Amino acid sequence: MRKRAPTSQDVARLAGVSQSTVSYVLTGSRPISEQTRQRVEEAIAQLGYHPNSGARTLRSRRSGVIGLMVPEAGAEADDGVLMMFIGAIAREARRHGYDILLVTAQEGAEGIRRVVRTGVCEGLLLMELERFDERVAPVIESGLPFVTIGKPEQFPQGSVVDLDFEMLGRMVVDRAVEEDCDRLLLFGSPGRKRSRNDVSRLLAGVEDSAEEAGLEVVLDAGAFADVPARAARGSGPPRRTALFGITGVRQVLFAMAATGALSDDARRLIALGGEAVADVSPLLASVPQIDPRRGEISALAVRELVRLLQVDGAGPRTTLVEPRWLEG
Amino acid sequence: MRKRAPTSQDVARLAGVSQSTVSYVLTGSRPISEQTRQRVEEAIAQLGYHPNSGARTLRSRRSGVIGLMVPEAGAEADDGVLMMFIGAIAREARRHGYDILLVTAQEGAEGIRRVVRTGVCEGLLLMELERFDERVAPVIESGLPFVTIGKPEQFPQGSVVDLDFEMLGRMVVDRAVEEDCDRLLLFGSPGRKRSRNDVSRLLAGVEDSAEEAGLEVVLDAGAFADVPARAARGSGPPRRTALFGITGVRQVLFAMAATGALSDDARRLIALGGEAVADVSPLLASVPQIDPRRGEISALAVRELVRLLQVDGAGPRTTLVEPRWLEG
DNA sequence: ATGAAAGCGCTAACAT
DNA sequence: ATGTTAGCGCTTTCAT
Repeated sequence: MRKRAPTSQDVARLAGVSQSTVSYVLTGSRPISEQTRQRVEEAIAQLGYHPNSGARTLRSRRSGVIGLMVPEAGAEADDGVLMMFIGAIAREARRHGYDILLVTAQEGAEGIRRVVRTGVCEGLLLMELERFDERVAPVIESGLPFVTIGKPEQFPQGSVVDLDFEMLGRMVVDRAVEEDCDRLLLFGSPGRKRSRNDVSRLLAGVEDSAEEAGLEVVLDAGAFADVPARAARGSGPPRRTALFGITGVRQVLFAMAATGALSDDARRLIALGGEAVADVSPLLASVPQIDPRRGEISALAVRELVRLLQVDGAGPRTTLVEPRWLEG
Repeated sequence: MRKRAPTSQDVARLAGVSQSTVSYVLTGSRPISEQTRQRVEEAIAQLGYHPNSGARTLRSRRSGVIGLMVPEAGAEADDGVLMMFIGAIAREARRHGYDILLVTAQEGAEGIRRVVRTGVCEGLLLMELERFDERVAPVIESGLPFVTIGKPEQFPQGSVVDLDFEMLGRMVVDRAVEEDCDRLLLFGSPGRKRSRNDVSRLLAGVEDSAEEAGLEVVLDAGAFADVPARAARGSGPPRRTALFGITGVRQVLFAMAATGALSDDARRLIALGGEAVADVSPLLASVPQIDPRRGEISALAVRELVRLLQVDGAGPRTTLVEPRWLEG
């Protein structure tokens, strides 16, 4: 049996006040005497009252809902990371009184237009934007506050929160040099993914400082099977090679293990990602890893959107989160 | 500049009809002449009109939103699977005109009560319920239609869609026997996870038919490192051992590769899960795998909820999806 | 086949 | 410090 949810009217009656007083207690937009507030709050608790979302939205134009544009879960295998972002975002949003509505990438520009026009969303959180993305136009046109997680090159209308990938690139090169490597293999096919903004910034950082340091960089070191093969193939003297992977780290490790390459401790593997790697085998006990800082990035993005939503006249701004080493 | 979204009033004016006529065209709850419909639809297109969600919800009590209770992304590493479920659910929901609102497990029973009482959700989709879960009570109490993905033991008030884990257990045993194995190692710690309903049903199926077949079953074969060790340790004659993992398949493979156990083709690995395994190494070219059928399960769950929401007097029912082999 | 009008449950401006 | 009241933009009954 579905029973009618209590309304503010019911609360008012029970507390012996007017309906608007109940509303004022809830929104806090008017001073209320301690005594009245007490009675109202008791009535609210007693009835298990929650304000009707439709009515509140209709009247105040604030739905308490944030739209989260999620990428398709592809074969990319870094979906685990994605999930942790989403969880962290949902939690932080709740802490500020907002709910999260999913908008899949598949819905495209039309999906954005829909959630904007129907007024379900007060603001938007955009993940994994392409460098030139069809969904950006309707977002800007809508005038809704938005935050992109992942820095796109383009527009100044929205805020940005992201890991500082360019700094990350420099850090990786520095680390490789520190470890006396003269070559850096990148896997996860960054070369073919330059259209992804994070990848392109990472590469900028890598290429930039690698040139300075005289470090050889090999892009697209192969999904996994090539890595040991390529490394072994060369004829000259043995070289110290550093490996760095944005994604697909597990596969590479596995392939290396299967071919015995892992026992060659002349390598240094530097890993970034949600995939825990250090505990995968005793052979990898001291892999230096990058802290992906998903929690921080997600929380920052949400807080930034909340700021745009609530602070009057707040303008967009960019926040780059500094990567950190996680020593194994 | 945020401009006011057009209302049905605006559409009516432009089309030269009354406001209610616009509504009737949209809901289809009254016959409309072809001519009028045409004019209204033109006006709608011209203005880019979308009905205001708050107003519609307030009036009709139907928000067009389905609440999706997602589990916390834990260290379990099968978050990739989770993400694919979520994506598939969101897409199927959209196909039926519904949006998905996230409710994290962390919010617990209070979170359920909130989304129910505020009227944001018309129905609920519950994932990864514990066998006895505090969130079930408020769901039932709410009277909202709901579908659980993953079969809980308890209540008949909601529909259920899940993989038939009991049948899966029997299939795994049958397969092991077919492959001339006399021992079955389960990893992913199923013994410690009996509280998870899927796990307990799987074990029921396994134990049931293993006894019949005279197959030795080893639960909790260790997170990964133990597997080869245990297998090698025994003194008697060499035995053919089948391996089956619900989760954490990659780690096991990795450990096996690192210790050379993978080259022993006397083993048969049977894998279930979102983690693609067959392509991980040439050594595993013919691993028989279970099709997790995420797409089907998600879509079925959504369609079932839509049925409960839209078909008058529709009662809850249980749908178990038959597992399938995916031959490598 | 269409229009007029009531009202869903709130927020906020306008009273006192 | 509190009460009264006018809508927000729809859906739906009641009229014609």
